[in-house]
Amino acid sequence: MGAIETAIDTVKQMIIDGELRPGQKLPVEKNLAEQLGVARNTLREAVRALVAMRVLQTRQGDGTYVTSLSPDLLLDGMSFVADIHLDAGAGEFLHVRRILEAEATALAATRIPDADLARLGDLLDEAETVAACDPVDHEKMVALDQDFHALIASHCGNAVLAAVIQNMSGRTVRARVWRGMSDPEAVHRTLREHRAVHRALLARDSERARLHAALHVLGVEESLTGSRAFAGEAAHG
Amino acid sequence: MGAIETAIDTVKQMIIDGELRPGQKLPVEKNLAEQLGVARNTLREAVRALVAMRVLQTRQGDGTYVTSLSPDLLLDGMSFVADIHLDAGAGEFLHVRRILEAEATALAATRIPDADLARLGDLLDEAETVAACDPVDHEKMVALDQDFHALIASHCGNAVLAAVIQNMSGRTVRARVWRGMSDPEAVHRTLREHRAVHRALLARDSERARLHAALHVLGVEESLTGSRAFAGEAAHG
DNA sequence: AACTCCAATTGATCCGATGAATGTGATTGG
DNA sequence: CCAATCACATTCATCGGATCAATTGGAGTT
Repeated sequence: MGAIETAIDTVKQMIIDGELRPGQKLPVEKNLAEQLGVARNTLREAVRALVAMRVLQTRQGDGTYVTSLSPDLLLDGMSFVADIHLDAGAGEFLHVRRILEAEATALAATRIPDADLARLGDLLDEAETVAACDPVDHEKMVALDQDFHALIASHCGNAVLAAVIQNMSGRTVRARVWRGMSDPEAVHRTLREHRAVHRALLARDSERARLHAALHVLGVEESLTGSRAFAGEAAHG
Repeated sequence: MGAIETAIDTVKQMIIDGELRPGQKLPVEKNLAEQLGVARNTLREAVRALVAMRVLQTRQGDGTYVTSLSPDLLLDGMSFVADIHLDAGAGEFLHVRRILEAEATALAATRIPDADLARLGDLLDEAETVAACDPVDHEKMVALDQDFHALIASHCGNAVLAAVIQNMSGRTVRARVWRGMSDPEAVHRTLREHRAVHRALLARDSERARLHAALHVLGVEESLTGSRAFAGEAAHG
């Protein structure tokens, strides 16, 4: 095994074993390189790899530190995975997101504070205002959509679940979904579904919330594959 | 923003934009560094970070290539996240795994080929043989357990779902769970649950498979939290 | 006590050189 | 002509040193 990989695994193992704790400062590059028996440049590449994984954090002039290692931090590389698979695998990502978001919404129904329920309502009001404009500000809609789902997920009581959901659909994927909604009716359908989820949360009804959340993501899935035909939209026409 | 982060994001964006495709060879370090306007060492640290994310792959004497970018490859850093959170967050990871594994098992019920159903049976037979030995070879049990779940997940028809499940519980977490099963009865209960999942798959019954899979993971969760704490206290005292 | 300024510390970046692994094409033997 | 072998060019891996930039902490001043 190469020297760099060895150095990476050594630091990883030190963290797993508890020798390095979150927030702790590492020795200076010169000493740590000597301790691991590699050149400073080699150590830097190992450190850089761990920084990319959000395991370490460097501050010029200060030192290198272990991050908080919180799941939401370490899992945020997943959004890049979702972004580069928006052609072939977007449907698969959305399927996973549907499963997880349904569960998270059900969990949040009994945990989200009243204040944040009100904030969800505000987000929806703002989204409807934006949707009424012509032309629609898609970037604003993407941001509001993301805030809505993130706020719910953050109150499911499971940080790992929230982090995975948050990163399951990257910005690029979400932006593409909204770009595809040039049809005003599709935008309004999405807003109706969000309202339905919100009402279920207000009623503290986990099962209703679960179903509406699942149905909402399913609608997104079907609008991506172009196979929505029988649902609510045909009834309107 | 630093030069290295700029280089990382540039390469990432080239992949998202399709300028760099899976399997494609990158220019030699010297040229690419010049093209991005950084020194070779700086570029190497950027490349090393992308290698750590499984986005690039380097072969000494040959060159640097874009990987297949398949979800199972890019998501395998998650196992490290699971490993370092086995103290505080193991329960949360298992909760997510329970949700996903239940769905994947239900999906696999109608998709897994007969040959692999037979192979699942072989795995269970072997596991029972190992469990009957004294002392039990825990490493062998961990490997068989992992094979069992991986084989099912691989036939759920969703590569992303399979990859997330596969990496949701890292080796360390799984090993710890099995180490905790010094009680022969816990081992036998796990094997019974595996058999139940297997029978449901044989019957091609998605709902039965879903329930048994969820129940199985739930059992692991409970053995880690409530019961295990009790048993551990008693054993220590 | 609070502020300013400077020097030490530390990571960031760059440069050049050598080692190691791979691919390629010429050479050689059949 | 074909196959095996070997030397060479290419390329990444690793190393040591040098300079730049940002932060920190203490000396000195008000």
